[in-house]
Amino acid sequence: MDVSHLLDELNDAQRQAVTAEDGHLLVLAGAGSGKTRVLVHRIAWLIQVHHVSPMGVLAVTFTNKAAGEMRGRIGRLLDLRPEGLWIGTFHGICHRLLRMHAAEVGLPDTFQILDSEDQYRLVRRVIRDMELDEGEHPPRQVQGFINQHKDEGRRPEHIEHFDRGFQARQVDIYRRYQEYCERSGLVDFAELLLRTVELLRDHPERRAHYQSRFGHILVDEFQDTNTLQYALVRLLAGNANRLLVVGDDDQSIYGWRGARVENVAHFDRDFRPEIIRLEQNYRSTRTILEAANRVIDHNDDRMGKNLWTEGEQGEPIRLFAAFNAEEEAEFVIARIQEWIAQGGRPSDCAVLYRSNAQSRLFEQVLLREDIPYRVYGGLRFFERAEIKDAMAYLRLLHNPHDDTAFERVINVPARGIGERTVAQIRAHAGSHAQSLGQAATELVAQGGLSARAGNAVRGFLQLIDALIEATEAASLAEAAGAVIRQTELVAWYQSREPADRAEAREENLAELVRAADSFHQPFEDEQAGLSPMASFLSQAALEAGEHQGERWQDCVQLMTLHSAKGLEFPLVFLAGMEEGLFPHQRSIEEPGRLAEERRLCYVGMTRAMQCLYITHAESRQTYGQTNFSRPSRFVAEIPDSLIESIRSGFRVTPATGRTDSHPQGEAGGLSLGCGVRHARFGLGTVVSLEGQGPNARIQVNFEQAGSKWLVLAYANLERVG
DNA sequence: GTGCGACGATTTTAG
DNA sequence: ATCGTCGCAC
Repeated sequence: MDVSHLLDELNDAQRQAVTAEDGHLLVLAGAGSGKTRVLVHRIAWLIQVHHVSPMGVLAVTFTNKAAGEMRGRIGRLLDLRPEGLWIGTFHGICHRLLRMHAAEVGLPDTFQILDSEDQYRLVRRVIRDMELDEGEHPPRQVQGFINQHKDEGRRPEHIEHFDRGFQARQVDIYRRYQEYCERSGLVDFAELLLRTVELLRDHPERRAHYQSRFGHILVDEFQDTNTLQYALVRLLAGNANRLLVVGDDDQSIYGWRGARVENVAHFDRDFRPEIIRLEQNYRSTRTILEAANRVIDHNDDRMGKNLWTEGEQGEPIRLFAAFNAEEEAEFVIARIQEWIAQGGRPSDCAVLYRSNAQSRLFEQVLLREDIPYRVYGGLRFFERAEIKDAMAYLRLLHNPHDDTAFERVINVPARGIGERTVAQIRAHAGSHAQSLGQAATELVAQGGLSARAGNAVRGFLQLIDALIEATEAASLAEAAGAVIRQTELVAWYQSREPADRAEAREENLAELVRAADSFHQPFEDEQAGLSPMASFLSQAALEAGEHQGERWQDCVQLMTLHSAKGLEFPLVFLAGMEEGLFPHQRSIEEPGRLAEERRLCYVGMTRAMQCLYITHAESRQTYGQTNFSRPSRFVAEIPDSLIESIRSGFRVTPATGRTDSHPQGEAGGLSLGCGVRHARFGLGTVVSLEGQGPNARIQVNFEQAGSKWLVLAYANLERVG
């Protein structure tokens, strides 16, 4: 067979990775160096040249999008849909394994997946049940505690605690939460991984089976793996099979959610792979690449890698110092308008920022200028309240003992069932080892509730019964439609929300019916004996639905730097490049976190193909307060020769952030972080600046006297250090 | 049991 | 500023 098409378009390093014969491989793939291409061609090579059965190949990614893209590209390359090939996210693959082996790890066949919000509500429920103080144990924080430990593979009994108070209680909550999940057959995201690790760890015959089945395992974005994910990879990797992991330590930006870059080094230590570096970049101009390289060069402990390109020098990086955040937004949108006027597409433009709150000003200007845009992030389809409400009803139809769903909708729409009544039902369920549904039925039958509450609860139970009956033989879409109609959810939103909000919810519910209608049960789910409804519910949790049916074909793209990873755009704006914002204030103190911010900057810069603008504002409103800040240190890390400064009106700003560029007279040359001396309070540090001219005030944290607000004009501060 | 106003926190986020 | 949760008044 002619397989030249698998190698023709590859460079030497890529080809080396695709055709490697023996042993494990570690591919260090720089930004834009064609790593997906390597993965895809490698799989095709294995199948077509080595005649590896697709059943023997496992490819793991982090996002459904990446998995989908890989599957599509392999299909096109092989010109067929490779049956039996396992491509999926860590969670998707674990879900599949658990469905097949539920009994062996003590899960019911009907186990349900908890998404983050479900988990949050459940944690809060447990804390309340334990009558603990939610101030001392904020549900969010406890949820983080549980997930962190699970991500490290720790069950409650593995956690050391050093007191009989707070720490012991945290572990207690985790234990109670887990007991609840076990009883109700609920599995959170981390649990999907942990259970699978335990399945493979504790069942040698299962381990042996999958080790021999998957002769080839490929892992994408390896620098983002956490402890549990690496453990899973190691368990699946027997002696006979071959691992190919692709990663870039310079693009590790998820340390804060448990990712361990060290896994790349551990992999090297544990598997002694051949190391291949992909350093030729096919995306950006020489200027952009050089600038990004110089910035990331300020980090220590890199595995070492230097991206190069055969591409053009390109245009200089444009730096714009805006007077305030509004002017920054005006500037960015004006450049986008120019781009469009010259025939460019809006979708080629991306505005990247550090935190979501920054999107607002850009949206305002885009809206005013009537330019289509799309903001990434925010709630995804299956995370929206109305969708979760409707889905909770579907869950109840599927399994009337689903307590999480029961609690969510027993009083949605409001039907006069309050916290007291629910508590009674909960108590009854607890003492009779029943589900909430059973307990409610019994209480109503026994007249165990007040007349009013009893009637209300009866009404709810009758609604569920009626829905079950009405949807017995119905399709998914019909069931969803029946739920939306009979629960009168739309009227409920209309009665308590502004018309536009309610309308949006109504549209989303209609979209849910369409989503249910076009849902095709995956073949594996059918094989595993899942009902279409069970598949649909799992999929909704696992793939929260990256913007179901939204038209974003030709829109300006607004997103955080984190969500930009993996994407590329001809025209990129890095906005809000200010100390305190980026690097974020909370990351500045710790060297490790600062290095991660720098990698984030590197990720942002390397998104740009042709044109990169960097903008910062001298003042902006944060939490309703005006703050002044200096340009990000990362700007100063770019060589001057690659930068062209843009003048704003009559003001000329320095080429880089090295020089303080505050409006001199007004802030008196003082900026955040400056050391100052006050005649009475002594030495201190400027922590905040507010207002202008004679009204300008300054907040100083004095070493002795503590934090003070001073009117700049009278404070008579002397700058020191 | 429901609904409004006060109060406090507020980086990044896929599955 | 803005959003979500809590407490108190109907």
